[in-house]
Amino acid sequence: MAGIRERARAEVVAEIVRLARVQVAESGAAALSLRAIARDLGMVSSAVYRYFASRDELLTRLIIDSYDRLGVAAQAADDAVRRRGDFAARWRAIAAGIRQWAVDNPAEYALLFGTPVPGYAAPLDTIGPASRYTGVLLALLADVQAGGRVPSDAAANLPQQLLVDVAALCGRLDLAIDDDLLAAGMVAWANVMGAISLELFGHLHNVIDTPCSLFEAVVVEHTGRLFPGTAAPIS
Amino acid sequence: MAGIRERARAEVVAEIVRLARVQVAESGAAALSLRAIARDLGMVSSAVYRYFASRDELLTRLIIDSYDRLGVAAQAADDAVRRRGDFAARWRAIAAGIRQWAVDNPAEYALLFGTPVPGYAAPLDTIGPASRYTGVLLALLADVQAGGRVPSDAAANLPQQLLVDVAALCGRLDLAIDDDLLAAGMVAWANVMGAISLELFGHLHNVIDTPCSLFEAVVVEHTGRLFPGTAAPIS
DNA sequence: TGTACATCAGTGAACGCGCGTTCACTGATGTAC
DNA sequence: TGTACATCAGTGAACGCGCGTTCACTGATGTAC
Repeated sequence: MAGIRERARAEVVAEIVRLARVQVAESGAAALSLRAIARDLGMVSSAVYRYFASRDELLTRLIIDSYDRLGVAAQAADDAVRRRGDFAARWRAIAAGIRQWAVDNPAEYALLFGTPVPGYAAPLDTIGPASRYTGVLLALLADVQAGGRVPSDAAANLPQQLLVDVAALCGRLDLAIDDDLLAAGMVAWANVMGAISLELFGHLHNVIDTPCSLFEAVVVEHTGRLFPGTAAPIS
Repeated sequence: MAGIRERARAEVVAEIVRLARVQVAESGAAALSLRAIARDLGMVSSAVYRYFASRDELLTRLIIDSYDRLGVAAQAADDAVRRRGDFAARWRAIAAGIRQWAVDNPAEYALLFGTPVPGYAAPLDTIGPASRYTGVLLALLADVQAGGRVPSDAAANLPQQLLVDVAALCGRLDLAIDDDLLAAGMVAWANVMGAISLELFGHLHNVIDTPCSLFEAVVVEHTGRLFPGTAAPIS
């Protein structure tokens, strides 16, 4: 029965994280306050230190959790596509899944992809979780590769240096993906994240009435490049 | 001689803004503090209120200034291209100019394009300056249009809704630019800003060794689309 | 099964800090006659 | 040209706030014999 105290502890930790996430959602990560959490929790402020050694440690936990949730959302979006061989559909689904998560959790998105929180340096623990959602995209590219893709002219116009960098990355992560495909995927990924950031950070206000249409344009644009032959316009 | 007091005043205002910008560069916008500025200025904290009614007013001023400086940088990059008819070159120059400004002034870039500062709502005064740098891009598109462009298939794959939104924007701003060209330009703009944000906010660390190569890939990608026939790969 | 001890969650007070903003004030600088 | 008055920059003290973090403590909960 060693578990009873442990379980209580886990519950409190979970509650702290939950309240912290609410606070981030309402006031932004910079305003995250251990004292406020203690108040919400009905505890005295120092009690929180039984569970987190510092504000930064809690912040790290939030970041890791958010990366995880984003990763789960991306994975779920991919998994929901029945025809696994329809790479274009999977690409669209993953991209849309990432955007939907961002729209549903704007403050968490900002925590991950917005201005770094002043005075906070992300520890190494965040690297693993951070690569979870990109892993979903890499898995897709690996499937494309394994499906015996026809080398296209995708890389024709890419800067030499990018191909060099991509080759290095390929080696580091031990990926079985052609350089040109990975490079094209990288550009696609960057563009997708960029469109989401513009939308969420308010830079499409008074510019585009339905921000998701810009997002779709970006996604479609890359569908043809990444999966030649399978591209089809979205309604 | 009504000017002597006014000039002194203008100088102090300029000094406050300068110190504020330094502070933003060093600690981020969220940490902007009137008291700290007063200290740097060798004044008592309340004295700053002779010049700015509140912290938010100073923040607004900083944002407006930064947008202005970005606009100037973009304009200068465009102006530096001798052959005005080489639209592709101008596009590359403007994009590179925006990125260079961002790289040189990361905190200011974050101020404009990062997470909105918590508790701060951008007043209407920022809308005008905000459109300055985009105006440079719009002017380029207008030149393309005036140059008698050949309607291309640029819009072939664009979502219907985006063309609708773009048409609305065209009407609002009274632009003489074809919908499909403007839409393609918008996507290009979004992608460029996205690539810059990813780079500056650290999401290319451990991914791409030379972030500017990804940026170049994005720029080149759109060169062909926006200016068919003139596209040429960058070294 | 019962007792002695160790663990640990939560308390309450305190330290030291910085912040935005207000307000009555002192002098110096300008302006009007 | 000289004087009376208005303007306004900067002072100093204060208000009220919230924050992260430490520390000695009290009890309740678990563990070992």
